[in-house]
Amino acid sequence: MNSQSEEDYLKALYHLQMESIRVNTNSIADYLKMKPSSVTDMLKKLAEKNYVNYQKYKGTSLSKKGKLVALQIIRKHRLWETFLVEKLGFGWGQVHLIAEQLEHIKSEELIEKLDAFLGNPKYDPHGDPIPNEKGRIEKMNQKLLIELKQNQKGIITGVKRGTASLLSYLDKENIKLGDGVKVLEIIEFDGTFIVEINKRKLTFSEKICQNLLLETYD
Amino acid sequence: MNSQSEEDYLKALYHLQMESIRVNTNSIADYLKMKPSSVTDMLKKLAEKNYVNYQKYKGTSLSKKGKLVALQIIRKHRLWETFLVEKLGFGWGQVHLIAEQLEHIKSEELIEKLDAFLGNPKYDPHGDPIPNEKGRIEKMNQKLLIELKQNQKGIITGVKRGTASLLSYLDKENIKLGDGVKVLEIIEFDGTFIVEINKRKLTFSEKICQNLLLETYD
DNA sequence: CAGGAAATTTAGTTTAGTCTAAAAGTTTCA
DNA sequence: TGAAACTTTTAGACTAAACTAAATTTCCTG
Repeated sequence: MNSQSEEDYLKALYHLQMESIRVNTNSIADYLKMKPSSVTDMLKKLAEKNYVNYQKYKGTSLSKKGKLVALQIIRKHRLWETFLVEKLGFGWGQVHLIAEQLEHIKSEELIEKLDAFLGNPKYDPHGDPIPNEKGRIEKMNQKLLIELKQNQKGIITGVKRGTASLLSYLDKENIKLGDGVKVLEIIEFDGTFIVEINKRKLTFSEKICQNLLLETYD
Repeated sequence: MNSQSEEDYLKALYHLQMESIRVNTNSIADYLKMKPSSVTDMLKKLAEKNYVNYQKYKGTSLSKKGKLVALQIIRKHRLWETFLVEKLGFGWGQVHLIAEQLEHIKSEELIEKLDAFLGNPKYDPHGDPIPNEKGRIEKMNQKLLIELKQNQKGIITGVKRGTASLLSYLDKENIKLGDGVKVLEIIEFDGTFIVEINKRKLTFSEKICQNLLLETYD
């Protein structure tokens, strides 16, 4: 069993590895708001447990085993965020800190039951994909509404970062994650989209379309 | 903000205080599976923070402030247990260990939203009452056994007028006033109650249930 | 390519929460 | 009432995970 702290490091490593294969000690320290010397200590410990490939002064990368653990934490984080938004009605900005705590709860069974309860979602409310139990992330087929053409369809999976007000607008319009969208018409003049959602015809400004994330089928 | 460990001690104190006002160091150690010396250390710390009234060699009691914290943790524990059983479909035997972790998640708002999501339940799946945000447990009142539902609990306070023979039956069965009763099962067909009293499983006819008075929590 | 700047590691310290062993206080009962 | 038994506290040590300060390595630039 891994400590909360170990889990935080593995998750940080995973996120930072998106940027570059080998991750600097200092960037981990920045990310986790810790001192580089503390990071060095923990990296040695994680290397000991074969979670990372650590080489003095040369940076660190996740091992296969470490990556799996990281993905399982990310899975938990995203499932909990989905729960908080979809079931408890939290708004966006609020969920991260809470999910950061919930992701460390230890119980395989809990997370599988939660997943089922949420209807096995593929994306969290930020539109980030939710890894499966084996740590696999389904290839994303994610697009912005503005990228769609007339008659194309998609399922709302989220909104781009920093657009909390769009979320509350959608909420007010009674539009939820998972709702289907079909592009009926695109007004060339101002980029407005006429779409159908839940059998209702709606008009979305260009700005909305630039921030609304969909999963598409093509 | 209190540590997980501090919260565990306060909760233990609360439960042990049901038995006797001043709680022994050793009984806390037993309850938490720690050594008495560790308990002494923590009690001093909690006394420093005014959560407990600790007197060397004389036992410990919760202060008003400590009791409130304990009740808020118990509230969280019981709400999460309710969630696990009602929403995720766990059996009640399985939920305790998970709720023990979830009860330490820090977020007022989370717990209020969870409470609302569950429909503001008054009892958890074990029939234990859920304290409100202010730590109040609703005042107990009297009911007939027949008014109870499965898993609810009560304390025997008497029998209805004119049923002396019921009293002597109880006496013969070695059941006394003040004994706790828990409804295990209600047989729909004939209204028979299967109950647990003093760790014994007993069957009560509908007529007995119509005449046995209990003190309950709601 | 030398030397300073930046990054990283090492060494030693701190804190919270636990432990063991021993000392001190309390209770019990012959 | 006093000695044994039990309870509790004290003293000192350990571990995980952080820190600071100093030493070391690597990088970059003139």
